Amino acid sequence: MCRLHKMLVSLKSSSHNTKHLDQILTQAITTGLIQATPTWNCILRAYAKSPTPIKAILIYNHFTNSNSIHPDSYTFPGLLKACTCLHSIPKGKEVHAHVAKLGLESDVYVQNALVHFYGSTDQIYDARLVFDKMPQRDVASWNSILAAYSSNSMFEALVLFRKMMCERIGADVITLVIILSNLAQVRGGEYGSTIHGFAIKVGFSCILNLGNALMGMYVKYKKMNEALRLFSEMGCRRGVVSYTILINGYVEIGLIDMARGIFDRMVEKDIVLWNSMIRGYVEARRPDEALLLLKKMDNEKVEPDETTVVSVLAACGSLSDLQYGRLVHRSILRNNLRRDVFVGTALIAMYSMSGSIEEAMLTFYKMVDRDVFTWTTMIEGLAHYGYVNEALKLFDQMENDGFGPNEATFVSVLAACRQSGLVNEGCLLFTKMVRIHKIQPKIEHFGCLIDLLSRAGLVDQAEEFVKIMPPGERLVAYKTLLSACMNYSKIGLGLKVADKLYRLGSEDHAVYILLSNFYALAGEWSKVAEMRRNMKSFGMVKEPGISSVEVKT
DNA sequence: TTAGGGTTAG
Repeated sequence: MCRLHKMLVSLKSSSHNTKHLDQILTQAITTGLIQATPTWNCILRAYAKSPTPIKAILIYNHFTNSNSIHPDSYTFPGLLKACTCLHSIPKGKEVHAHVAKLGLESDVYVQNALVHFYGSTDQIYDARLVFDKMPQRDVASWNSILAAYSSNSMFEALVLFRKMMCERIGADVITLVIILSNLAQVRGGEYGSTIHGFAIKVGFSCILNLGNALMGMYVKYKKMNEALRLFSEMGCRRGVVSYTILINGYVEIGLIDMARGIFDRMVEKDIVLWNSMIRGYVEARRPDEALLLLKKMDNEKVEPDETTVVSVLAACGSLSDLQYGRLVHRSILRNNLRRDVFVGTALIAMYSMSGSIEEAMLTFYKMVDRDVFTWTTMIEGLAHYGYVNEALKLFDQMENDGFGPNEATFVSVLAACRQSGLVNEGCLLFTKMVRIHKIQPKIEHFGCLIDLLSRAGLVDQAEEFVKIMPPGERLVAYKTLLSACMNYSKIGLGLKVADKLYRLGSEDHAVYILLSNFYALAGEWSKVAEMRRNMKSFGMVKEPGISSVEVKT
């Protein structure tokens, strides 16, 4: 009994792996101590924070169904945390009903947890409803509702923050971290300086977490000088998180070697720092250096995690290195890494990019959890290999399985239609995207559709789509349309399009060559001469085309 | 007991 008590006490201070928690649970059941609600709460809370929060819910279900334990106000914060981690909206609502049944509406901890649950599952309206009905609120209540708004609507969050100041609630470090972490949604950056000033005034600026949040804010605004100044001011207080933020900032602005310099100076590197640097090389299109860094990581006996392998697989894909990719796949299985949605999707992308659509499909069908990214990656892979009908079938299956396609999914299927000249299917998909899925078409969607219609000779229909495009993005569309007018000898429309294209004032030599060729076809020789003069006056020289083939021996 | 914080896929 005493040993179990010690174990329960230790649960409060640190997070535990599932195996350790399972042992504690078994012991609590065999000793009968589980019947005591505080013991039960303690175990439930530990599971909620563990890698398997589902067990917290299973324990709750089991004991409440058997009516052997009576939950109290200490039960629900942990339970709601598990619902939040699992993004389980129905379970969270069921728990809310249980809270109401027990009459815990005035418990500030339980109500805060409900606000947090609704806010973290994108149910802002419900979060606000709970918040507004609370008889008492503390700073955590305000922070929870602030966090709910800040990830969606920073403007609303700033209104609330102002209200918090007016009502003299008193912001704490967490309040400022919440505001800072999403502030970059607001253009300008004036608020950032104000909050920085406020943090100095109230004496929070020496707190490491706040320093990091301020650095993160400056990095997001691409104010690297400010971030660097803060980093220097933090002196010995700065930690590995501060280094990671700085590295990410340099990666973001394309100074990868600068990032590497900082990375090499850091003595105590953790896995996130390694991952940031490896990702940086992938982003900088230097995948071979990402793989070299993985080797260095291995030499230094640092175990890669799921995030590492996702980046490494992206590097393999961009190098079309199927052998290395397969090696990474085997190491994922061997090292028992979680085969989650990220890892599975990265494997599909790697196999598709490296020439093995079969292994990509095998991975796709073996996956237990898939999301919109997984489906999109597989659809894109199939379309890329010319399996257009299979790609479109998979798109239907995706919708039937209840996954809402996004912008990228529509780019993939529209590109597939373009590739096979499927005019009706392409038009239907475009309409579906706008009318049913309420997705605002972007230049990529218009590009696919206009190309599809143009290649089929339906230039008048294509022109209708160009008309609804934003004026600043029409250059490529006019080029496509004019080429089609040439191919199908649609001189009348071609003259109109050529005039619009010319008025855009592009300095791209391809535009003037196209215009010159079209006017020659139309017999407008004075215009041909004008285009040639333009090309000369801009000093345009056609760059020789280069193509290469990689031969594997 | 509650809130926030550096890395990951199209």
